[in-house]
This record gives sequence, structure tokens and C-alpha cells, in this order.
Amino acid sequence: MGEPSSKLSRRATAATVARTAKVSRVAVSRAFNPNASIKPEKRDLILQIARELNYSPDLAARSLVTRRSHLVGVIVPDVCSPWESQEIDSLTTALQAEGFATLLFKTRVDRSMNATLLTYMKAYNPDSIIAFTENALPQLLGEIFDRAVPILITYPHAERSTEPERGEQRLFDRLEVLQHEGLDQAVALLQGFGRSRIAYLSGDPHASASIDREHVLRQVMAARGLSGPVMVEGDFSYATAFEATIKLYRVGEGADAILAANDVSAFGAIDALRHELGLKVPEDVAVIGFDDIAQAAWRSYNLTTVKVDLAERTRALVRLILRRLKTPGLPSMTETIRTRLVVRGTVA
Amino acid sequence: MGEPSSKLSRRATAATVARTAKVSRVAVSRAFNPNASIKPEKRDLILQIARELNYSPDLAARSLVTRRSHLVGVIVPDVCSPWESQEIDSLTTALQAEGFATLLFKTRVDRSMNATLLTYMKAYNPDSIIAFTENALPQLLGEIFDRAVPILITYPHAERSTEPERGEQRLFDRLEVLQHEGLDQAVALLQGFGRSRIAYLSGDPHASASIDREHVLRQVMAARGLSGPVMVEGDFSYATAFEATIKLYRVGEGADAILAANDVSAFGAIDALRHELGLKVPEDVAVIGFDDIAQAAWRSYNLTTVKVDLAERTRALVRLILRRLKTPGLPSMTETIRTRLVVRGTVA
DNA sequence: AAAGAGAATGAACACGTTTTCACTTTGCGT
DNA sequence: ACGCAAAGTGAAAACGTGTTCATTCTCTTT
Repeated sequence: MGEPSSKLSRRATAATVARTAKVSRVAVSRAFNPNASIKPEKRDLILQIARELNYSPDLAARSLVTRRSHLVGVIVPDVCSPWESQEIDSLTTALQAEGFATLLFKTRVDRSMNATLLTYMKAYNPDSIIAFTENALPQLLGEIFDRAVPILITYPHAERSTEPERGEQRLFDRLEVLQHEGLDQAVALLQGFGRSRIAYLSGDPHASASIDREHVLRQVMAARGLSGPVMVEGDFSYATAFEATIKLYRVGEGADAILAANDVSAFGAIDALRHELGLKVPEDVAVIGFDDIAQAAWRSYNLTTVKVDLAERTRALVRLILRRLKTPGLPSMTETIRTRLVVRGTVA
Repeated sequence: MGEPSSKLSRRATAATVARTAKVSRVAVSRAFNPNASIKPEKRDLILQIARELNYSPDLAARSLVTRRSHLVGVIVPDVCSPWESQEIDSLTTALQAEGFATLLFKTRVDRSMNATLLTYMKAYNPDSIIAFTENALPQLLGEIFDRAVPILITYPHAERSTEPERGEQRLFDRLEVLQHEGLDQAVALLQGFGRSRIAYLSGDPHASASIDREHVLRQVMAARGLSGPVMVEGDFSYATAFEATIKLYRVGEGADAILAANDVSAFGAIDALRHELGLKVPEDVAVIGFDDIAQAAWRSYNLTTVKVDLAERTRALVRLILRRLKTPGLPSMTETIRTRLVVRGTVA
């Protein structure tokens, strides 16, 4: 119980353990390092005493010499949006299993603050960075972080913009979502039900992901002989989608199908249609979302949506990180994951 | 542009900056420490050169001597549940503003793993810990973490269980939600609409928070002359609430009002009533939730609910942390926040 | 039994910072 | 011009760990 305190009980250190176990301090270090050369019974003794003293090696001190902080910086604009929170949940669990802790940073609405935010983040020396981002953050990341720290870019709802990155000397790894397949299935389904006037409820129009999504959608629709989508400007949020949908039908010319940039937008559209415009979903207007968040299966919405497999996404992210950390010399890597349509009740 | 690299360009260190600026290494340290004594123009020079070299002090090294990691460990069972994700979002932003980064940990479903998880967490030396928890984690926390690291316990959906903590020597600070006021308003509203047979859709029945919630509810109902609630067992999740509600009306005796342990449960109940049981909300059954998450205002649900003010919660959490860090000697602190009913469309 | 290989050991150093402590410079009032 | 307090300065010592390197121990092999 009572600590063997010489000084007023500070945190137990390797020296404390060494003294108690009557071994050298180096031995303690070795006991905690799996592939160090130490006699097994000695290691057991040390680990036993360490447990009694509630000792575990200080990661800050260790990282100082190891150059590994076992921290992964996760940069995200909105923790509370359902898709991103589900992704963070999944990612954190996966990283924990690999021995990394996630350091969570939220980008500011005020973008001028992001530089100081990233500088701040850099001070923690993360082993790697995952940026879920829609905006121009990558360039900033490249400027602030050493070439030595791997950066993984992923757009939550789409693949990269077509424009090449500036600051190309910087190495980014990427996770991309191949939306073509899922969107094509979506358009095909709508077409099968005779819907010809399709509206695209966009995400934030400044986000390259949304622009790219629109591009792919146009492509898919053109290939199926449909005229380009009616554009409705949203920002991935429920409220904006709600208002935009109302405007589409009140002052605009309406549409017989809405394809939303993400599920939350689709919810906003559905609620506007049903509760404000008096239109029936799916009878009057068909709605399709994107992501397949847990709420999409809730009975009030029962949303037909383009699914991005979260587990697969997480596996890919972790795979990318581990590979990069193991062999830093590799050229830029890109993993892609596919999408597919999940048919529920908002198209008929 | 080109680094003044002697060795192959490593991360810039204080020594590098000192050499470039032709000052001592200590001066660099002082330049970054606001209340250190250094000539202003010297500081400016150093900061300027530091910026050019993209230098910022290594936090691991600093924390080694400062004994401040500027990390706050946040322990949470489910990042992806709406209430908790909204809270993490808000908290992360607030902590960032105070110069702390949030280290996110997710407790395992497999509880036997939590001990190793916490040991792992301890290695990062967080300045403080915030545990959002429903289960027996506090005791484990007390065992593993030094008395020196402050622990802040909060039950997301309620106040503490009535039982006194074991391991009482350990100092915990607490944030509690005074649910009495909000619940009383809720019951009063139901009573006003002549609802007498009220069901309580519980959270995880093993969670002390849920037990406590039930306790307060019974108290409130008794005070208003109502017989105790019909108990329905849930676990804070949509799916379980959905199933439990169906069972309540199919095999149980039903109720004319449902009070749910959180909003997500309320959504599950509403969807079961409307889409599976053919009952109308609020005409046939009134429903009241708890938390007031963003989704509660969505038109499909338009949920009447007991609001816990998130911004107020966050402010209280940060206040507790800062106060504890500033004056570690303080006795155990508890902050409380009030609740109030937000009336929307699920009671009429 | 001697030799040799391989494992085990501990002293010393390195990692990048802050802090302490003497010491030197500066600024100000008389 | 003088004295004296205050502000500024750098050498050295921490902080807690991993790693290198020369040395010692422990086996196996001939």
C-alpha cells in the first residue's frame, strides 16, 4: 500500500522500479521492450514490481529518444456530424488496437486560425496525420509539417478534386471514394422508376469534394441519356437542405427526384417535402442520399442511399498509416474504396 | 528556402534556431515563454527566425520538465452517439481555446480490456481526464492514475448514482445534471394533457445514471399523485428502444405516454409507434425525450424533450478543469447544471 | 577442459526542453 | 557621476527514457 516514497510520492519512474527490484535502470527499460535481450525471469520480476508500483514508461520521455509519439493527429471540421462521428469512433478503436492514441483537432470556422492551430498540433509530434477535409487545408499542412511526418488526406464524402495539388513536392497519401459505381446504380434506379427530372442537392459548393461529386453525377447522367441535374445548393447540413428544398419547389421548378450529397441533407430534403410542401416521398418525389449513416435505416426516413462501407474505410486508413510508417520511403499511395446503392424506401 | 542543414534536415530544434540567430539556446526558450525575462527586440528576432525555420518547441521535451502535457484525456464509450459526439465537438473546441489538445479514448465493450487501455492512456501523461461513463470505470481510474492527475467524472445523461463511491480516498470532480426540474416539467405537461399511464423507457439498466433517472422520475410522479411508471428496458439505443416499444404494446399493456432516457431512444419509440404499431404521436401516445440533441428539432420527430444545455455543460467542464489545474489542493468539486423542458410536437 | 559464440549486463550518452543560479548589463533617481 | 535595483544573460543541471558499446556471463562444441 504505502509507497516506498523517499520524496513526497511522485510518479514511479524506471529508477524507482530498478531500485526496488535491485536491478539496473537499463534492465527496466529492457523489460518493457519486447525484443530486448534480457533474461526471462528477470523481466518477469521487473514487470511484477512495476505492476505493484503502478509504473509504466513515460511516453513523452520515450518519444524523445524513439522519435515515435504513438499519436495520430485527426483533423476534422465537424465532430458532431453523424458520418464523421461514426468514422472517428471506428478509427479510434482501430488505432487503439494498433497502439496509437488519437489526438483530436477540430478545424476552425475562422480559417485564418488554422495555421496557428496546426502549428500547435505540430508541437505534439504526431507520428501521422489524418485530415478529413473539404477545403484548402492540405497545402497548409504541407507547409507546416516536416516532410518526415506522413499526412493522409481523405475527403469524407468523395474523392479528390481533379486539380493537381499545389506544393507537389509534399508527399500525401490518399483515401478516395469511388462514387461512380454507386451513383450510377442510383441514377439507374431512378430512371427505372421513370424519374427524369433529377435535382442534385450539393454539399458546400466551395468544397472540392462536392464539385467532384457533381462532375461524376453529370457524367453518369449523360451516359444514361439524361439531361444535367437541377442544381440545388446546400452545405451538407440538415437546415440548409431543408430551406433549399423548399425554395426548389416554391420558387424553382421542382424535380421528381432528389439526389443529396450526404444522408443528412437527404433527411432535410425529405422533411421539407413531407412536412412543409405536402409532397409524398417516394410517391411524388424520390430521394437518395449518400454515406449510409446509421440514421438512414431509421424508420422515419428509411433512406435509399449510396453506401460507403465504414469498416472498409477504416481498415484502408489504418493500412495506409501502418504501411507508410513501416517504410517511409514509399512513393505516394492511394487506396480507393467502392460504393454501392442500398435500396430502402425513398424510391418507388 | 534551403535549410541551413548540417545534418540531413532534421526537425529544427532550439539549438538550430539559437545558432542561426546567434543567441544562446536558453534565449530561444525564453522567447517562447511569455513571462520570461528577455529583451523584446531579441525575442522578436528569435521568433522571426523560428518562423523561417518552421520551429516550434517540442511538447514532449517540454512536458518532461514542465510536468504539463497540455493533453486532456477524454474517455467515452460511444463517440458516434449523437449526444456524445456533439459534446466531444463542443469540448474539443473549448479545450483548444485554452491550449489543450484532446486525447480521445474509447472504452471497450469488453470491459476486461479497460484496465490495459487505461494503463496505456496513463503513459501519455494527460494533465487531466474527463470520463463520460455509465459503468464502474471510476474505481478503475482511481486505481491506475496517480492522485496527482485530476479526474472529472460525468454521466452524460444524469447525475451520480446515490451510492457513495468506493475508493473514496481518490479525489474526483464531478459534473452533475439536475434532472429534477426538467423531469417535473415533463410530467406536469403530460398530466396537463390528461396522460396518466406513463412508461419510462430506460437506458442501460446497469448504468447508475439510468437507475438514478428512474429514481428521480418516481419521486416526481409520486409528488404529483401519479402511480409509478411502467418500466420498459432499453439501453439508450434506437434499435433496442424500437423493439422494446413494440413489445410494450403487443405483449404488454401499453401506455398513453412514453418518457425516454435519451432522445435517440425516443426516436426509436416514435418510429415503432408510427410505423410498426399504427399509433399516432402525439394523439394516441405522447413522447418525451432527454438531452435535446440537434436531431430532436428535425421535423420528422419534432421531439418534446428535456434539454441539457450543451454550451453550459462544456463551460462547466472546462471551468472545473482549469480551476483544478490552477489549485490542485482544492477539495472535491461538483458543478451542477439545470434542465428544462423544450416543448415541441410530440405531446398534445 | 578449453575455446568460442552468443546472450545478458550496466555505464555513459543522447533526446529537446525548462529552470535555477550566479553574473552582467541597463535604467533611473539623486 | 554615482549607486542601486531591476532586467537581462548564459552555463549547468535536471526531466525520464532508449540505445550504443565494451564487458561479463552462460552455455555448447570440439
